[in-house]
Amino acid sequence: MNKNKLEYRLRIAPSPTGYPHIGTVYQALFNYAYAHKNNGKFIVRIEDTDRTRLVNDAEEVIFSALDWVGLFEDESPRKGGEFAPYRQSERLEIYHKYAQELLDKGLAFFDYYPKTDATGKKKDYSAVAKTATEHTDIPPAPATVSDMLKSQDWVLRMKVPDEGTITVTDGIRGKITFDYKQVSKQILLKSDGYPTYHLGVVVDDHLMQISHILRAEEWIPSLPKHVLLYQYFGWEMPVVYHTATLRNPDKSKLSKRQGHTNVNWFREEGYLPDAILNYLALLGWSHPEEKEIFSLQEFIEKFDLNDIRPIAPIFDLTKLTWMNQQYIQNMSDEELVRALKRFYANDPDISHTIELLETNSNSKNLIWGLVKTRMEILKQFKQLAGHFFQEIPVEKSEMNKQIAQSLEKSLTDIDSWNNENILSSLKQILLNYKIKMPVLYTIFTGEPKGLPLPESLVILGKDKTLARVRKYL
RNA sequence: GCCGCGUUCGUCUAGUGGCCUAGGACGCUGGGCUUUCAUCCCGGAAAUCACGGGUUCGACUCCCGUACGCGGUACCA
Repeated sequence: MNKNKLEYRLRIAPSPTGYPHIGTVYQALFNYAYAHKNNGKFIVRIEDTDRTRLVNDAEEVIFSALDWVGLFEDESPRKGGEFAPYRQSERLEIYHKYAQELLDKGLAFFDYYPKTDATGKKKDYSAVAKTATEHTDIPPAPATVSDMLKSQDWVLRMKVPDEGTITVTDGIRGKITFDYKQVSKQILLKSDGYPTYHLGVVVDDHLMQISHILRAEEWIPSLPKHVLLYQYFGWEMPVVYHTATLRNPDKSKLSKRQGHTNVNWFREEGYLPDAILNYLALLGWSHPEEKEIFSLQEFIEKFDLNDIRPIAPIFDLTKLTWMNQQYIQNMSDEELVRALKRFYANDPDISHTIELLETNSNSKNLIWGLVKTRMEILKQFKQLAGHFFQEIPVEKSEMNKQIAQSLEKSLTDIDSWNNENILSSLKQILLNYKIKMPVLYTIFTGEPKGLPLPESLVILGKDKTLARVRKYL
């Protein structure tokens, strides 16, 4: 922990290389929760040092995903902060300075890595790093980092001891030992002058006074490099915790090919941010009282880094969907309406329907309760309530015509247009024609099932109901 | 290949040497409620705790090995 300020500072460090990944939200959740539990700071640093994989809108899209789920950061490129800039591409001089320090201390060395040889062909000098064998055609090495930057043919590598082992303690997994023979002399500064991830994280985590490093397990193999760098700089290393990565149903690392990894997909389907967070919290962690449904606030209170399990969980959409349904059911009518309006903001038909339902005296107190228990995701609202204010398909047949005639007669006779009266009318017709309820559902709504019919017809109103029936005549 | 991490019902998990003939949740399934579909309520099937050796009076829990899965082995993060 930061000695001077005793402040908990945790961060996520996404790369802007594509769409917002659910794994980023997963990491953000745990980092956010632990920071907030300890009145600390949650920081977002953008690691955009790979210029070839950079995607234009990706940074924006990451933040819009974080905003959507409600994990707001305290410091970031867009918010600024004491340790700005928070975008690695804007911190190049800093890395160059520390690279030079390593070089001065004799803990790093230049390696010849030209893109092409004299004939213009790509040359493979990859053996140089491992064996340090002399190549006769290698020009003299640059003297300083700024010299290196001029040529584009050199990289800076870190030195690694030839013999021995290094033991690191992971907060979740305990002691991990690595043999130096397995640790490569990692490139620190690429020939384009950008740092690799390894130089970048170490320098930035230290400078930004990160107190706990909580990241995915795919970083475990690079731990010894990072520890070495901390030692080289003479810095104290924060405690590290490696969480397990989310998996596909076949246990491979969660990927687009097999599951849904794009946060925007969940958003478009009508999953609720709170449900997603709740579900994610339960992957690798469990509530002390084995509760399944709890708020972000409760998670923050109960969560502890030491309770994270190292087992890589499979992302199970079925359970998320159940959880989403639970959240929808527990919403107040007002919350539901707000969520639906936001969700259907770009669909004028449904937006209009929602407004009508909200203001219609027949439906405003009735509809939301009916709809709540029948929706797993917001997207399903459309098929549930769509028929209220739009045309329904009419399938003409002799049978339907007869039923419609009886229906018209019986419904017209109802004086007081309410559930009980409508239901008894419908029941009578069910009996007379020896048919089941779904037949009537189809006649009235175009679907064989849906919201309770009597209530739906009350909402629709007597006139519109009869108009629908008459279409079959 | 080498190195590292992991292994409890199909899935998420509880379990830190005796409370475990392994508990909960999702899913599946039987039933109740019911005007359809849901919700809700009650019940059931489902893990020889990956396997094999130790240690111990006693092991899901500790140690070792094997198998399997995953990750790393990049001028990607």
